[in-house]
Amino acid sequence: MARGRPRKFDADEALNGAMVLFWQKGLSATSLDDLAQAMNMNRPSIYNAFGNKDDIYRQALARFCGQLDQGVAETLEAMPQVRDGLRAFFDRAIEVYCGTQPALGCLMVCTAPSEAFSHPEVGQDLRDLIQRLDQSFSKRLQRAQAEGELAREVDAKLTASLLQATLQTIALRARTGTSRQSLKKIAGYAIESLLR
Amino acid sequence: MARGRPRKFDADEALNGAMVLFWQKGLSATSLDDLAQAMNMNRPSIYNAFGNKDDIYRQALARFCGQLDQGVAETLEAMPQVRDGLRAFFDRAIEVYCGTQPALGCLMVCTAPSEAFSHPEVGQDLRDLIQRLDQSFSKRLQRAQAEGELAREVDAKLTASLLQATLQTIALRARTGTSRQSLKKIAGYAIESLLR
DNA sequence: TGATTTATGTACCGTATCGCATATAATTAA
DNA sequence: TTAATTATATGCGATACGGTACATAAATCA
Repeated sequence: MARGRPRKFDADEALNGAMVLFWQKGLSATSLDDLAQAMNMNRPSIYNAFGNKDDIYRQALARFCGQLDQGVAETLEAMPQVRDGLRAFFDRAIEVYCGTQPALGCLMVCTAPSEAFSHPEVGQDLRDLIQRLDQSFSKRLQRAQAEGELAREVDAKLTASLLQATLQTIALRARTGTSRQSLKKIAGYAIESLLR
Repeated sequence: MARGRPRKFDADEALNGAMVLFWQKGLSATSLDDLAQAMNMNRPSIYNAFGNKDDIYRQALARFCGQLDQGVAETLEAMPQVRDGLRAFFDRAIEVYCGTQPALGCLMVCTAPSEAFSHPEVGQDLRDLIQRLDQSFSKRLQRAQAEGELAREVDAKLTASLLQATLQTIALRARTGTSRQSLKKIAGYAIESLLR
């Protein structure tokens, strides 16, 4: 098996290169030449393996979201106490959002909205991610209520939306150069005041 | 006075047309031909009156921010009770963010971040707006505390950041088609739980 | 070994892009 | 009426763009 000439590139590595480039410049401002360089492939090979530019962008989005889901599972859902889980989740997000020079924030929050008008599928991807994150937060808050860790008066769904709002403002602020320390303060105060 | 051939276009109207177009498609995805049509001008006249594409975009941003500042002054700062002022402010923002079909959200939040990497001046514009809005919220909260309308335990600066987070999530969600009603619930719950 | 399959790399096509050069039109000052 | 000024309008020129055709290379199967 594995007929034909073997691939020169590593698909996972190439997609990661594309993701980083889109993370910096967004979809429209990124050219196929840029991509070819970042993915270490020629344009025809890219087209053959990943489809056109829009396709690659959405695969990069999916990759990014996958890492985010992993973060949710390993912090928010894994830790026994809600507040600890939330703090760990935000800490990890801040580390990703501020991990490059300059800081890039969140690929989804910072680049997808501007494409949503011209590329409805991207808008749908964004909508799906927001809903999924709302769900993750909400489920975790409900569990905390069931375990007696969180007051029943807290509206789980709306609080979930505001926790996501906190994540989004952290993404946007990170992209404008706000320090990790300031961002952690915001996250900490959100947990403190929203989970009362 | 007023020598030379008179202008055919209305500068304010033209800039407004440019703003709407950028609001839809962002900076990179908008061409000068698109702009010429939306502004009802030919490219050389645009160039003569407003400069290059980046210049026009930043002027459109400034125009949008001006309207936002006006909203702050007429709601948040004008109304005697903080909570009423905040509610009115969010209501007005929601009306703007959802006022078109499809809804476009906020020009700054939804299109500027993706350009910030390649256009540092745009990143600076975004940073400035965020800081100014933090300030506006914070000042208003402090005034409410001085007037005995808001508990002293509330951290004005951090609460201001979370109110802005609420505004930003409303902008993003509006752009993905979330209803006015849902957005108003989020705004209402933010006021209720953050101003406790 | 020869046929088949899959990927690579060069080179190209048609189009869209930004910015400007040049000519023309419309107004005021002298 | 003439010169000066300012804007418009046509159109060009060089480049960049996305996407693909075509020939070549490298592997497996028979």
